[in-house]
Amino acid sequence: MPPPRKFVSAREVAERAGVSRSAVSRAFTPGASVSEDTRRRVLEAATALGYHVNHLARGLSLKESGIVCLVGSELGTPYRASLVKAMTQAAQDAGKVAMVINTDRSDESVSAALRQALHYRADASIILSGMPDKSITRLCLENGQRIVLINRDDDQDGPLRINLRDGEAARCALTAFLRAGCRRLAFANSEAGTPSLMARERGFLAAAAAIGLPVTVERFGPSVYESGRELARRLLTARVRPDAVFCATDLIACGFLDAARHEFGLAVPEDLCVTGFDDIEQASWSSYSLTTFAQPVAEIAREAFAWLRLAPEEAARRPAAVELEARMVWRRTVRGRPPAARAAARAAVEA
Amino acid sequence: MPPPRKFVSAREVAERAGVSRSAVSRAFTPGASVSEDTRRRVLEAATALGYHVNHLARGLSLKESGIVCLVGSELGTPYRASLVKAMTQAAQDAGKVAMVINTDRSDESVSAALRQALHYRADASIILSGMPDKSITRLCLENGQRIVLINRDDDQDGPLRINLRDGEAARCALTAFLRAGCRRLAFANSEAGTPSLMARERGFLAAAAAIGLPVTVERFGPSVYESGRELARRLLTARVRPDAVFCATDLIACGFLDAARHEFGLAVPEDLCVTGFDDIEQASWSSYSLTTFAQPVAEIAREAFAWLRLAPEEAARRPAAVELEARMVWRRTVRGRPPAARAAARAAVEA
DNA sequence: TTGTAAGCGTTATCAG
DNA sequence: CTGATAACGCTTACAA
Repeated sequence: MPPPRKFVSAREVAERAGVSRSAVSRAFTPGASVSEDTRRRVLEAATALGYHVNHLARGLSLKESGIVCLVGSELGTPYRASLVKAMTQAAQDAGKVAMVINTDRSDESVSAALRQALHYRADASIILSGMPDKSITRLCLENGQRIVLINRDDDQDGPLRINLRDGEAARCALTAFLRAGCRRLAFANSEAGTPSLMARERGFLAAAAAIGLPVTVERFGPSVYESGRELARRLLTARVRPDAVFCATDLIACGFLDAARHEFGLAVPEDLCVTGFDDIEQASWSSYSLTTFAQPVAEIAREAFAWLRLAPEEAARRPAAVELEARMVWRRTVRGRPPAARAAARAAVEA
Repeated sequence: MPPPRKFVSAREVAERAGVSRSAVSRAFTPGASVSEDTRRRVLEAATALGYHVNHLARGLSLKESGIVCLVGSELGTPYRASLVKAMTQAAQDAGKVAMVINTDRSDESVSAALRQALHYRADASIILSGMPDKSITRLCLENGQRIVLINRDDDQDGPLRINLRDGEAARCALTAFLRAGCRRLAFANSEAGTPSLMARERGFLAAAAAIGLPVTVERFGPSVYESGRELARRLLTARVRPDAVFCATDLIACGFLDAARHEFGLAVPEDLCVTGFDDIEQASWSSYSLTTFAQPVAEIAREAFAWLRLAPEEAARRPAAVELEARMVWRRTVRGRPPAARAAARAAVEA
């Protein structure tokens, strides 16, 4: 059953190069002291034999496996896929390699994934969705495994928490709606109830409440396109039809937009203003031209790996949470202009 | 620099459980002979201590690491992302774990990825894009690493090759166009020149040639949405405007559709019939309702892992290539009805 | 700079 | 069923 495999090992390389095993090891270790001559001889023998350092064995001696675990659900979804791509790329750039583990919505499956990370002695785990059990998190931490939580809004410390300022984005959306003359506000959310989704909802409600405006909130299904359509059906047949809706994600917004236009014959942004969140690629497609808030995916990946690169004590000394801005991307589903464009227009008039 | 990590090892578990190290090992080995009593004692001690079998070490003794490498480029793209998702899931279902490696378009980067797979003693590598160097492929094979090539259309054997019947799909598209009354055919392709893209193009041209119809082919840029828009601009301003275009991928088709409608004011399918390829999720969104051909992603993953599950000699005995059908998905960018619907309609009339 | 030897955590073999 | 012991392939003091 176990397939017969015969990898060439350092010993064979050593023999062929006429040196000792350690010399071979050193030849492949960046800062080691080897004479240029032996290094060359070793490298020659190695390529001739097709030798590749066994990272499994190396991870055994060293205390680093070079593996970073990416765990999350709905990895086929545009936003998640872009995150996976950015993370795997960042891992490679950091000289590591990413192991990706799919989870379903259950927190149990997240714990199972973390257990897998432990099995492979991953140097770190990056969690894109769900919440691991406290106990398994502690176990990882105790074993020297670093943990990064993306948009998880957790309060335990030890892990690095990277979050977006969802509330600020919500306020921003509200301002844009107001300036567009909208007053009948709605928030279209899924029933997933993840921290960031809820933060957006709360932020929007709070901002509206601050100026005494009510918000109709509707929640339905998972965070997918179809839910957006259904949410549109519910919201747009209500007795008082909203004239501005903040969709919790772009996927929802796309579905909402399609239903609003094709099923209700509404013109956006004339009859209705809409914003999304994430800035997935499709948001920029001309059928949508969705005004939305960008997940700073590259920046998230950069922050995560910058922290991972730090020595453990150093990392422990740093604040364990970083907050990033979700920049508003103005396109064409909200009437009016972005502040910058307004400033430019004003300048033009004055000139 | 190397972070101080102290994982609990089998020895500590053994001590606590009052058994030998080998007993611990056996307790975690499915078919091993251990008394129910010791197994329970071991398991208890293990959970109490937070012990997790070290798969790095296990991979060292066994000749299997349990790692499957997924290598490909543009992993954030809808089709690729769905493939990654399906593959990582299939890996987990098969009791393995997926390591994903990003490549750019260069074949050199694919070889580098394969080298990485070698480093980690991956049991198999699944290649989603690009072509590895023959020599590195041979090296992997010699080292007992199985290789699966997805839509790569290669002729070397050793790897399992999973391909779609692109030509058949192309013929299918042509038939649909013809039945819709279209005669001015075009093929919109990217400049990527990947095997499957070219196979679709060749297939379409061949089918058209067989009945004496010319096809305008235009190629531009990478296989992305924007390229589709540009291809539309080129094709739709031509002296004789096509009335049917086969886009090499759905992404291209979406761009093409958007430009055709929003920039040229064309009605689809009335003025123009369009088909895509892949059946990405967006193809089903109502702004597109794209008639297309589905990549049988789940089936591809299933085939890949079914083959990987086979013992090496068994796998060697099997045909090393499997061809899958890209089923046509009828939506609304081609006039007319699918064969099944026509048959049903005929039956209704007769009744 | 180089080689020798010990150790990393498993599993497989072989006695008992 | 159980326990010692020898690999597995690497890194890294330690000594030369």
